[in-house]
Amino acid sequence: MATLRDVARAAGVSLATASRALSDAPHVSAANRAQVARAAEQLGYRPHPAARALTTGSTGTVGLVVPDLANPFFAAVAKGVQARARATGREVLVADTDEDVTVEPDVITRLADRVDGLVLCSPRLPADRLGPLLTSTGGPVALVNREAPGVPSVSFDIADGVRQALDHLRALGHDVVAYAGGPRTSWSDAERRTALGALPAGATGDAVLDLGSFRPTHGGGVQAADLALAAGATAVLCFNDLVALGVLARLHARGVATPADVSVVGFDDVAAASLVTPALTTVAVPLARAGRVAVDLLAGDSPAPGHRRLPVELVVRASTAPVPAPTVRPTDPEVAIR
Amino acid sequence: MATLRDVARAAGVSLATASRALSDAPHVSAANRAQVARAAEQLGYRPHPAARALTTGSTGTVGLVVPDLANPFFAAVAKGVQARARATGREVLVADTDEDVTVEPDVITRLADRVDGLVLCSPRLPADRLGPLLTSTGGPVALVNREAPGVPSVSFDIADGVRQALDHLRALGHDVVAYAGGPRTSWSDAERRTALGALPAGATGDAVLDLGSFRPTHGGGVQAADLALAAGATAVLCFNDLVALGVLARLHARGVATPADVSVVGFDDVAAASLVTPALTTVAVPLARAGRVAVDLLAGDSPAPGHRRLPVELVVRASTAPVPAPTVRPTDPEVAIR
DNA sequence: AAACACGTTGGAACCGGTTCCAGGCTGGGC
DNA sequence: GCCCAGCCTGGAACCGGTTCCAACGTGTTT
Repeated sequence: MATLRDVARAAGVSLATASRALSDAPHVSAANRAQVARAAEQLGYRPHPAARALTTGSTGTVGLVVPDLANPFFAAVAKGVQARARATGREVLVADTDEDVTVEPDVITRLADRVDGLVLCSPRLPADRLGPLLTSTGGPVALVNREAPGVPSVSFDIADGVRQALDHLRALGHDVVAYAGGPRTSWSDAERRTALGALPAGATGDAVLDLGSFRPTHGGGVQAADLALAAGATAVLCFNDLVALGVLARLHARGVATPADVSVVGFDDVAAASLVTPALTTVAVPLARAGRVAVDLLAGDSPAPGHRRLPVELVVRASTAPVPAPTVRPTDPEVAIR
Repeated sequence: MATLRDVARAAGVSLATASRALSDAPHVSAANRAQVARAAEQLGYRPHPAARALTTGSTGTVGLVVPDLANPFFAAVAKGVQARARATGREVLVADTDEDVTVEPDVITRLADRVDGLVLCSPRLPADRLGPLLTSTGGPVALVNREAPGVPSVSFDIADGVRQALDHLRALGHDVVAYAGGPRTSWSDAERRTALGALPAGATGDAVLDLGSFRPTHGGGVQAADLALAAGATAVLCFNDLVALGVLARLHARGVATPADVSVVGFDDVAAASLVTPALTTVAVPLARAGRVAVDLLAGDSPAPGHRRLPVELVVRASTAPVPAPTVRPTDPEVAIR
């Protein structure tokens, strides 16, 4: 492997001059600059990243921590981070915590030493443990899908998404809307809940029905569907698309038609949402864009303490329909008991 | 940030001794070893990765190149790579080529300088360009889901998977099985095709019907479904699960019942395969395991030139059923024309 | 008692770049 | 024609570790 020393020798200049020439620094004659460039090209010279990192203090990499790479939500964010980093000449070091909160501190500190900045996607750590940890990393940090005092973040206008979804359902005549929530520790679930609480009650005066907290997976949706049916809801708003897919599957299994009998709304607009039948009505969230913005936030180009809230948009597909006429609906024993 | 020099000073020993003590090298007295350990602990010393990389020549990171992080196939492999790397104290640098063959060489060379080894997942580059590129990287390389002469790889026993799928379909009475293929440039598609060709023909003497090549996506499946219907196939074997999902959706849209009228078999057993309705019968492929094995291959612990072919297993779900009785089947005009 | 072997220690070179600083050169202004 | 400013240039220090090697001290062998 050719070193800068070799290039300098081949070009007949000193190490210092060769370095300056290749880094487009001033104080190098045009002749030498060309000579060095030619030598470097011919020798196939590529600077040694570790050596450069040692002197400059910057590694040219950004770190990304996600709870689960196989979750399409995080995969989409990762893709955005990756694209933006690459476009700006940086590499990305990725770490998957496997949804285990306890390894988060370890993963973060291990990464912190080797990167110029750290993107944390939906960290599960409680706020009081996250704060100190982040200041201890030393480098810039950006949060995705979560906000915390004093640390730059990019999140989504969840309240607006909830509002759009609810407006849509109410326009279809649904007064009894159920919410299938996510984990209590989730920042974005809390965001959804406060938005639901702040909204004006439905036409009949009923507020949104809280079904409780479910694991943010297909399995969680299956559980939620049973509860929603028992509660007699005609529409279910779900924490995310995975849950919505679970609800859809469970309703189908129990012989309840979607959207004829029950409407279902998801959140995130993951790729699978548009591929399933019936295609899912869901709140589209710009995941890849969030990843890109997060990388930009690390650079700290913006003078402000960097905080971005991205807009979301309800996309109406085939899983929502007008509320069924009460008379047509067969008596549900579970509801009758209630 | 505390350096080794600080630790040495605090422990009252030389730089060399401190280094040896912390790396568990011999020639350090027990007393000094303890002293250094205490000083390091107290100062919160963490070795500088770049400095260490510069002298040792090893970076403690592995690189991973995938065509698309958001594709569940690659996401699963990435998760495996990540897990194994972390477990062995290494980090992973990930790069997404966005399915663009032309950027592959650039991505690979950029990564090669910063890693101890490179895992290439389904590289799209033709063999004659891939070979020279890999030797030029200098470091160890492992291929996933592809084989190439002289380079370690981990692939799947695709031929066996195809055989299992076909056995299953033939046992159900399907003689006219169509194959919805993947890209012509895909190594694993070629593998499937040779397996199909080598297999004995069906009971009626018909070989498998080749529908052609499709993009390995939901959209590709939609196209394939129309062709399969036109050809009068009663079963479709798909390049992968995404294609199978597309086939399923298209059949449903055209009012063809699955599996009553047409059986569908996927490949890979991506997470979505078990969540969709009807749940997909598919050839399960150990993706995460492949990622883990690939990382092990890089270490070169194994004396052999490292080549692993992992077993696959057909998982039968709800998208396959016995061939419908010809008399019951409504006349299909498109088939009639044929 | 002298020579020797061995375990321990620290000084120093080294990895491959970046950058400070002093010195040499050229050109313009007086 | 001389002086000074300013651009180029290369030597050397430095980043933070690892490791070779010479020197040291102790305990053992002859």
